[in-house]
Amino acid sequence: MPVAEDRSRRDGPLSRTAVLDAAIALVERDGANALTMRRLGAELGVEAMSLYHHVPNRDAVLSGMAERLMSQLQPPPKGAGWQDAGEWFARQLRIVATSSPQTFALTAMRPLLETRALEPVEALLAALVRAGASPADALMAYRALASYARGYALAEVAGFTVDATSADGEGALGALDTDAFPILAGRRDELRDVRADRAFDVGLEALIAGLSATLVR
Amino acid sequence: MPVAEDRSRRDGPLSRTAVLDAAIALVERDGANALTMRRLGAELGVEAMSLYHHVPNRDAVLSGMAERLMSQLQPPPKGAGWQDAGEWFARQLRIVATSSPQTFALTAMRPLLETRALEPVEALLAALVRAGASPADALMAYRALASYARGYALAEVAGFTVDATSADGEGALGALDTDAFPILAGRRDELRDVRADRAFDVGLEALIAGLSATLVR
DNA sequence: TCCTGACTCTTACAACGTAAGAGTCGATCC
DNA sequence: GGATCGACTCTTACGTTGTAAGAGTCAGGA
Repeated sequence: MPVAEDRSRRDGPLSRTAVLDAAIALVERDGANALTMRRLGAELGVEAMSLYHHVPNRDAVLSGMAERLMSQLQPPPKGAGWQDAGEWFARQLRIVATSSPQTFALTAMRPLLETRALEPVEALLAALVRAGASPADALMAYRALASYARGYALAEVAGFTVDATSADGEGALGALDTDAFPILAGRRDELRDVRADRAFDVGLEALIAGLSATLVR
Repeated sequence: MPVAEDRSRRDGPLSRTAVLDAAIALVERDGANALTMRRLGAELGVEAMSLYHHVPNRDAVLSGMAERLMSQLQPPPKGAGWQDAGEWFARQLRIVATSSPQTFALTAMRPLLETRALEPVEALLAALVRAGASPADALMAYRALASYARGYALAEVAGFTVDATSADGEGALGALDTDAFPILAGRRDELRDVRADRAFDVGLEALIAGLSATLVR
C-alpha cells in the first residue's frame, strides 16, 4: 500500500518557497492560529517533519513569510522624483499589506533584511539624495514614510482604534459611551464618512508636503 | 503540609490587573515566548489553572496587556491647540511603546477599544474640531498621527529595516552588499549619523505641518 | 454549625514543536 | 546490471502547551 496518497494540493516537488506560500495561504484562509507544522504539512500532502528539510523551524516559517510578502514590493519607476518615489513606496507597502492582511499582521513586527525588499528602499533613498538631501536626511525621510505606511496599513488590517467602517456597519463608534466621549459620540454620523483610502491619501500627502518643506530644501 | 508555600512574588490577592501586570513583566524580562499560563502562574506563586478565575483564556491575557499598556497614555493638557495635542499624543504613544518594547511588539496589532485609552483620542479630536476641522477631517488627522507614531515606535522596537544603531554598532548597514546597493552602502558612514529620536521628531513635525496646510485651513 | 461563594488545586487530554532515526527512491558511478 | 549515495519523507517519541472537569480549601453569613 502506498504511503502518501494525497499530494493533490501540490504540483511540483516541495521547496522552501512552496512551504512559505502554503503557509501564507493557510494563514489567510484559516487565521494565524491555524499555522501549525502539522497543518502546514497536511496542506502540502506531507507529514510535519518533512517540512524541516526546507525550513529550520517554525519561527523561520514566519520570517520567510514576511520576506516572501515584502519581496512583492515593486520598485518605483526609474528616475522618479523623490515625492513620487516616496508616494509609490508607501502605496506599495499598503497594497502588499492589504492583499495578505493576516500574514501582514502576523509578521509586521519583524525587521525585514531581505535583499529583495531593500531594492525599493534603495530606489527611494537614491531619489532623495538626487534631490539634494544628505544621506542622513534621506534616511529620516524614508523612515518617516515607511513608518506612516506600515502603521496605517497595520491599523487598517487590524481594525482602527476609532473605526468608522466595520462588518456590521457599527464599528467601535456604535459602542461609544456618549457621556464619557461627547465629541466622538455626538458626531457619530459625520465620523462615519471617513473612508480608509481617502484618509491614507490625506496623511500621505501631508507627510510628503511637510518633508518637502523641512528636509529637502 | 501546606500546599502553596511560595507567594513571595505577590503581596495582595490575585486579581485581573495583577495577572496582566505580571504578564507584562514576564514578557519584558524573558521575551514573548516565555508567556505561558504555567510560567505566568508560577510568577504569581499559583498554579496555571488559578489564572482562569481572573482571565477567560490566554488570548484575553494578550488583549489585557495591550489595554494595560495603552491605559498609560496621558491625555494632553486641557485646552491645548491641536498641533500641540497631536504632538503630545504621538510622543506619548512612543514613550509607552519604548517603555515596554516587548509587550508593545507583541500586542501592536490589536485594535484598542478600552475606554481609558480613548481619552487622549477624544482630547485630540476635540482640539481638532475646536480648530475648525470637520469631524471627518479630524478623524483623518488623528489616524495619520496615530499611524505614524505606532509605525515608528514599532519599527524602533522591532529594529529598523535600514538600521543605523544596533547593539554591535553594525546593524543592517554592516551587512549591506555594496554592489547591489551602491547608494546605501557607499554612504554607510553618513547614514550612521541618524538618531532615532531626531528622526522621529523630523517626521512628526513634517506630518503636523503638512496636516496644517492641507486639512485644518 | 452548616452553607455558600470565591478561589485554588489536581488530574487529565488533545495538540503542539521538534529530536532521532529508519525507509524510499532517483541519479550516478562501477 | 548492481552498489552507492544524497535528498527527501516517514514513523515514533518526548516534553510542553492551553484548558476542561471537578475536588479541595476557607472566610463570612445564616
